Amino acid sequence: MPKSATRIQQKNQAAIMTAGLEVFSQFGFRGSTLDQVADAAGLSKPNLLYYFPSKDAIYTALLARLLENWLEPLHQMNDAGDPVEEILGYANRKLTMSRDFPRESRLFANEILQGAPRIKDVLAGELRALVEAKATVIKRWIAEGKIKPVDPVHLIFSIWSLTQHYADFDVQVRAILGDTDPFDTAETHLNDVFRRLLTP
Amino acid sequence: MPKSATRIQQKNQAAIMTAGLEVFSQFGFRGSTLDQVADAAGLSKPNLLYYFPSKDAIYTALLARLLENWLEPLHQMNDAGDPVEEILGYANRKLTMSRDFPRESRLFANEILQGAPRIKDVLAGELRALVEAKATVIKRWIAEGKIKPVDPVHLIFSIWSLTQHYADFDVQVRAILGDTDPFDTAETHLNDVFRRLLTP
Amino acid sequence: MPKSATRIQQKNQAAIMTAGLEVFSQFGFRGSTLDQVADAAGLSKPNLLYYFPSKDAIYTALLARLLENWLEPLHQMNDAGDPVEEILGYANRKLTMSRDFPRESRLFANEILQGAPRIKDVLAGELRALVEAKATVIKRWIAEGKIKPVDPVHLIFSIWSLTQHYADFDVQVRAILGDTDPFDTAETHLNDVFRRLLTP
Amino acid sequence: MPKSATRIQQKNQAAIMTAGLEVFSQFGFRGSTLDQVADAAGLSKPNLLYYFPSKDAIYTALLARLLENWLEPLHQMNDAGDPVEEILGYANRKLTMSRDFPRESRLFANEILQGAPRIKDVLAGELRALVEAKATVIKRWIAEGKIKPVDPVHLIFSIWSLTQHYADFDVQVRAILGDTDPFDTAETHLNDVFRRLLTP
DNA sequence: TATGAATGAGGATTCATTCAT
DNA sequence: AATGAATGAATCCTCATTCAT
Repeated sequence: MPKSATRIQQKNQAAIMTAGLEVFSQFGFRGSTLDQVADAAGLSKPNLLYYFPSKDAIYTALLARLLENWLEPLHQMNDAGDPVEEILGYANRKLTMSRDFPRESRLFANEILQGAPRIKDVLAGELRALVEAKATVIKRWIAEGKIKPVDPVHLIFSIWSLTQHYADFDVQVRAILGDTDPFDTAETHLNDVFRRLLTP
Repeated sequence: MPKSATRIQQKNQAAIMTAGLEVFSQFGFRGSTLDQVADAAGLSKPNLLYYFPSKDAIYTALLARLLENWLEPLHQMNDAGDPVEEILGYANRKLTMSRDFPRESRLFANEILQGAPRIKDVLAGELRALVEAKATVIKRWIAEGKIKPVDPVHLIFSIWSLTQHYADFDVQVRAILGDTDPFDTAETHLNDVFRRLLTP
Repeated sequence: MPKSATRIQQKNQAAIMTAGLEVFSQFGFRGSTLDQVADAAGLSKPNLLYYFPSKDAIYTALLARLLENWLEPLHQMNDAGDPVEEILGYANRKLTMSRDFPRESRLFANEILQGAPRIKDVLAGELRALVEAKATVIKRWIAEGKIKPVDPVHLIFSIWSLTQHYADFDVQVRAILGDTDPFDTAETHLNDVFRRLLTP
Repeated sequence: MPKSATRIQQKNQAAIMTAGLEVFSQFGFRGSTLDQVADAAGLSKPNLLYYFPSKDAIYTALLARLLENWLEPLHQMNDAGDPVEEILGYANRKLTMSRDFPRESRLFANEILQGAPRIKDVLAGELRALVEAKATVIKRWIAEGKIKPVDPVHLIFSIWSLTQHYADFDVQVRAILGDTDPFDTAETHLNDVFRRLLTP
């Protein structure tokens, strides 16, 4: 019954990915146990390892899936669009991701904090190339007087840090804000920041 | 000869703190082992535990020491100074800390990422109170027209995220920047960001 | 096939209980190691902990099982029976237990010697109540002239000490008696003791 | 200053013996730690080992001192005295020892429970010889009609178990008796037991 | 005589992974 | 596809003992 088997397979693999994300994003790779993941996935530990050959494989799969989507918002920044709006749009997409996918953000943060042992290549390769390409665009925008002078690479770092902060430091943000939802007010604030920084 | 005894004690305790900072800041509490800390401290594992009763005690001591200094730069923001310069000064102090004490920053980031199990109280207590106090000052500055309108709490979040990013995401930053030293250019960039955001 | 699984489980749990009894009754809780128990059970140490969550759990399970049976012989003393025979019967049942379950007796003795940290409640609760109930019966027997006057609680202590001695001090008893089986002659002796003490 | 040194030595050795008795009698040899003994003695652990070469040495010294006094009450049973009074006297001396030296009794009980690894020789040698000698005396008393027939060795066992019980099972005895002092009533009871057993 | 410092040999427990079914 | 059983390799921690002073 390959069809039904495949369906179960997909369901369980998805459950494992979700569980792994939940666990790994909080405790990091070494701080997480397969028991935690198995519990969260509602599977037995040996059954977990029927779908993924090892703890590492689950973690790596999560990282791979993450990277697929992680760069997408930056890719979408359109060379031909209105510069200020394009940059603001990127920042807003990143903020939305922090709101909707905070665990992915924390998984990424964890990996970077530990020295990015598994994704250094991606950072120095694909990511660096993408950033440099977009930096070139931004420089052109500056030269054309469409936005105020700004270090384009640090601008991108700023977008990352300002938006991801609301996912990665969520506990701290909420401890300080109390019941207020952080994202409601964050969006306005970040738009202020970038508009004043960039609008000529 | 208690003095010599104390000297050894101080030396070893300091070595353990340094080693613990190195290890815990990278791997987090659960991801670190006493073996790693002992190796880094140049001590045997039992000897380590002669100075600190447990792995947890080392980690907790590190967190405690960290928190002592962590809030200091914000405390230093002077109500009576020039608003823009005071806020910029705070941001610059934080950036300097990221440059000089990146491991402390990563230790803190690790703790927060894991849900801040040991310092939630400090966050919701001391830190929140301090932030609210400084937010009041900032609001007054805004009311007096000394700085442009801005959400004061999110302004503080922005200072944190923009500066700590250079410590916490150091690997990523360097992967993208290559040989350029991040902090040389970061300072100018951050001054641009905050000046444009705040200067009336 | 849950039945086969259960069979292995039961077999191993039983083996662990037997092994734990053997080891704990001789060395006490703190003096015993999981290695000893695992060896005696023919299991690896981690496999041991697959069936019981901790060393303490094994010990506690043994104590619990012991207490279930420990009071039974006293319960069986029948208010309506012949007083002398009832008391003698109780003593004989206790002596038989010392012969057939000496390790249980020593486990109990060990626990009491260490201050009964885990079963103080049972002693001061269930056991005390049972002793007091039976003491009331014995007092009635005395009042009715069925047995000679005797302190009923100390009588019960005497039955315990005289019989358990042959299990708890077995090594000493055998060192003195040489090849003679202690229990052969003990029974007669104890019957003499109690008959002369009680027969009006 | 040898004299003062000796004084300190004696004081500390005595303190260690007292502390060791306290600790070993409760937890047994393997269940006790040198830290516990050192704490109880008010000495540092290395200083402890200045006076006794090892943990074992302390325990062995305690056992040796114990054995010196342990057999004394039986030795005192006088062949030429009145049989019933002599045997009762012995029982009373043993009961007094249980009251005044319960820790010694428990130390002995612990050692026996563990199979008497260090004093098997004494049991099978000195003790056995003494018991046999006294058994011969008792047999003579029986033959002379001075006391009722009774198994002499088991009689001695009975004296041991009935009296030591109040030291070794102290916790249980007090749990059942509540506030009543066990020894007040025990003496009368034991006299009843032995008088009725022996008086012709 | 005394103690701070250090350590090797355990000892309880965890955990990723394998095996058998 | 699933799971109960089993294990070797850690991992935190304890403890008797030694060393240096």
